[in-house]
Amino acid sequence: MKKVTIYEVAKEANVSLATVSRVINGSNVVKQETRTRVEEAISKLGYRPNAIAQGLALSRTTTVGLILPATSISFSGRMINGLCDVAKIYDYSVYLHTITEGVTDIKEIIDEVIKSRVDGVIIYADRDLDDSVKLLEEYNIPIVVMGNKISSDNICSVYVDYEQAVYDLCSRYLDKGIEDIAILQDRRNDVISSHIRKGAQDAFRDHGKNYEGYVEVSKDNRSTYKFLKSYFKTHRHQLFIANRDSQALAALNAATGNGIVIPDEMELICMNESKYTSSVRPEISSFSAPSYDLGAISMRLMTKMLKEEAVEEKEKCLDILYSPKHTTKE
Amino acid sequence: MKKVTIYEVAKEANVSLATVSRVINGSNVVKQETRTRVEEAISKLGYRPNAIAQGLALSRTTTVGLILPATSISFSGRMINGLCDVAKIYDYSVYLHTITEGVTDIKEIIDEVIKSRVDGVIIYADRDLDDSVKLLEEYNIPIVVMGNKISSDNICSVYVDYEQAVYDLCSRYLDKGIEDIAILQDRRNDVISSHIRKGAQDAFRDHGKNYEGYVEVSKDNRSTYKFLKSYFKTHRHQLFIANRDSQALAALNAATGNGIVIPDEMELICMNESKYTSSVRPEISSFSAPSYDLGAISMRLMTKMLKEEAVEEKEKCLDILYSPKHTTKE
DNA sequence: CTGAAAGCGCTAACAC
DNA sequence: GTGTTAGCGCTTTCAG
Repeated sequence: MKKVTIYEVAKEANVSLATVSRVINGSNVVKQETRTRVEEAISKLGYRPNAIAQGLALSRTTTVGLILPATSISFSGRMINGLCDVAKIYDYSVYLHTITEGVTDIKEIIDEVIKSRVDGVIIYADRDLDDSVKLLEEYNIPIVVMGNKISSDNICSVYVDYEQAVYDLCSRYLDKGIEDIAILQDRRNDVISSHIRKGAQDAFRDHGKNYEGYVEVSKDNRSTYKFLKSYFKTHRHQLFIANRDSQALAALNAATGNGIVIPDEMELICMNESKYTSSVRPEISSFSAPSYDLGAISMRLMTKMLKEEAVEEKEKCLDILYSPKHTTKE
Repeated sequence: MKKVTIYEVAKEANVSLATVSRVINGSNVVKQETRTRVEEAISKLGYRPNAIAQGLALSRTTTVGLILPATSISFSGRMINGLCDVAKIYDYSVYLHTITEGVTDIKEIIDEVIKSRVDGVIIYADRDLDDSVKLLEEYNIPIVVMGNKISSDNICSVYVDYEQAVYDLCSRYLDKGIEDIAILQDRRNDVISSHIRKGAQDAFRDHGKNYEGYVEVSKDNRSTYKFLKSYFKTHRHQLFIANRDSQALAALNAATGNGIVIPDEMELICMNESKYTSSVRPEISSFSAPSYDLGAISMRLMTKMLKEEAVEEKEKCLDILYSPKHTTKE
């Protein structure tokens, strides 16, 4: 099928191209009769407006750039779903850019994003992105940051308050007299990891104590499981908190493998529920964050910024829910 | 930062826009001295070519559309990584379109894809896509299908030969006299599911037998686990084959919950290894498909088609590897 | 080696 | 209501 242009449609319908343009853009000044004629010509010729030409003429592409760390894709599927579904509703397309550590430079990505003339950028912050965001901001383009709390003139953010969740959790345990609480670092997600740590620190501080239970995973450990397998040989805790499902699974296996009875001798909590946290035995007590909503709301926020509608809340916090399962007592 | 155009660069460098164009496109007819002057102007002004205008002028967007079933994203993360990494290397951008059952119509997606004037389309086939592909084909645009074997003038495909893998697997078991082999249907992936079934059927046929072990999951079952939990109350098998990791986990739990000892009373094999298949105890014997390569090779193939290079193999089959773990004997 | 000018397909004043 | 026309920012002949 040859690409048909607006001119050919105009000729076929015996009108000028302006009229065709009016029809495809839903202008209501066109006489019903001509409209019908044009619509017939369009479907007869199989005409599809060229979004590139439209983009050039309008200096608007109805396109947003989505920037994701490659490592995050495996656990952000639902988020992408939410984002795309909402994009679809508002007739936006999404450009996908992944950042692979070592392969892709964030600067290059931003370059691409600018060249592609997207109307806005949504970026998943698994680490400190202040510099990148600042770079983007210079181009005066709406930005939504997912996963961290940050805002300014052109920036909104949507995040999950892990810090508060952990604060509350630790407070509850401290109230019960349980003080040996370990938190496993998540190298894959600096931001969340440090929020979680902060929550614990604050809870301990408010109980007149100092928090010292942060477990750093040394960089040369290829697998968390291996690390924990030997860690649990020499360490015991009353409560062990992991961020991702796979880390919690690793903790469960490593602890059990070292003869630690869960939950009797050690309780285990995962900050991010997944189908896998409840596919193992014992099922892992977890917090569940609304991933789909994270994407959906981010995109919705973006559409608002693009339409210059008022955004009542520039830093949108999503609820996180705790579902005790079988790796905690009570 | 105001968007700077090629004109402003031209003025700054005291040349015509044609020369600027030549510089940014790496034409080698430009005198070194002028080139330097232009390059300085570019970096001084922070000029970034407008890909939209380029696209219009060239009728080429260096952009490909990626069409994915929403349900597949959670397990196709690595594939997306591979695809994006290769796209980056060849300077292509990728448009992401997800198909959400009930929400998005594939026809609409194709419409969008056509409007966006991508140079090519990569589509993940988790079900029969013949109609959609035919629709796309009419637009005379290169297509790469991932996950199914199909080709024609403008179509290449990259797939994993689950059929052969299961054929070999079943043959081995049949040779040992093990005939009660169940295969669990995967509603999420019709294509793979039917390939797997086909492989078993052929193996049985070649052993002079009829295959009847395909377990259909009725549509009203919200969770595979629930279904299997009651299934195993009345059914026993010597070997149980599941496609996705979560199905295998469900089978493991459901069987164990019903007192079936794995692997002694029933062996279990998963067709798609993941970190989760080896995060449970016992670790699940699995096949592993090269997901990253699936994406990478698909994109590589696309670049070849776009450059009209010869494609030696229009239907590229990827190897699948079997790693016995602890849910099988021997 | 460089510049002038036509066009890529469409939108949006501005006429009529 | 509809047509005419000037761009949107860039590439690419074609002259010089």
